[in-house]
Amino acid sequence: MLSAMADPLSTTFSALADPTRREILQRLSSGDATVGELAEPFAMSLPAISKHLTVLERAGLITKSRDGQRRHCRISVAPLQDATSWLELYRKHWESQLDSLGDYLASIHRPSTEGDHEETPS
Amino acid sequence: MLSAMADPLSTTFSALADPTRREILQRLSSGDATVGELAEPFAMSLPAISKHLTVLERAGLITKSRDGQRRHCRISVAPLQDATSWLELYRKHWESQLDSLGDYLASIHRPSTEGDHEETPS
DNA sequence: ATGGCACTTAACATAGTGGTTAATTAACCG
DNA sequence: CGGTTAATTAACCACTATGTTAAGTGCCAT
Repeated sequence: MLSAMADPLSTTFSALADPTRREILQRLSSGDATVGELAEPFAMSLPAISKHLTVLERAGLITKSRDGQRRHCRISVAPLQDATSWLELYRKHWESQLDSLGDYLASIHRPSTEGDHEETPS
Repeated sequence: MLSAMADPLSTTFSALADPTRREILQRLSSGDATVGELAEPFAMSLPAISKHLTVLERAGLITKSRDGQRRHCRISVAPLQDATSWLELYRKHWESQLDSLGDYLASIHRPSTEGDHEETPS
């Protein structure tokens, strides 16, 4: 379970690549919760959730603190920030790809006139 | 290799969770390339790269087109956009967490004036 | 102290990942 | 045709991931 991934960005993306873990993060984004509370909505055993939380914790996406018998989980967003930074590198890119799509759609609607950039708003 | 993941966001994050694949995407962000060209910088067999490209293609992150013997690969950013959208949900969150950090750092510099907590910072 | 509650850890089954080498397909070239 | 180049597919390997059930840990209550 505990791989020696070493690469923080890979660890983050890998942790996010599971829908259960993403749901847990979304739940935590509206407030801290115990392990049991987090497990409740899922049709899955408690140990399974516990493992997911371990993955999230090792990825630095949550922190756990003990409170009597309970463990309180809190979201921790620094790795999400790094992941977003990496993805942001492509923002310019996809904006231009969407522009190209816009140009293409425009060329269908009013073709072959010349160097025209009429943005047909859908 | 070809799992039945079905969830597009999971597929995207999973594809991004490998440093080789992220490097390939970065390479493609500066222009299309053939499989051979993409493989060249890596100390890895061609089939391994081919598999990585299959993963990227199934995630919708690249498209391949045939040109004679060569396959040209092109980046395709729509899934990156979706991944970014998901992460953006936490932007407000991490901004407030960073604010909390700022407050905490401030409290170190000017301590014990009133409701002071005994936080020993590691 | 004993019993229940909230979790975690252990042991296990099954399947997926990421790499290898060898064989195969397909296009080009003499 | 036969040979070379470009890339994929096949067969295989070691390791990782995700789930299970059962047992263990530690806190709290009666």
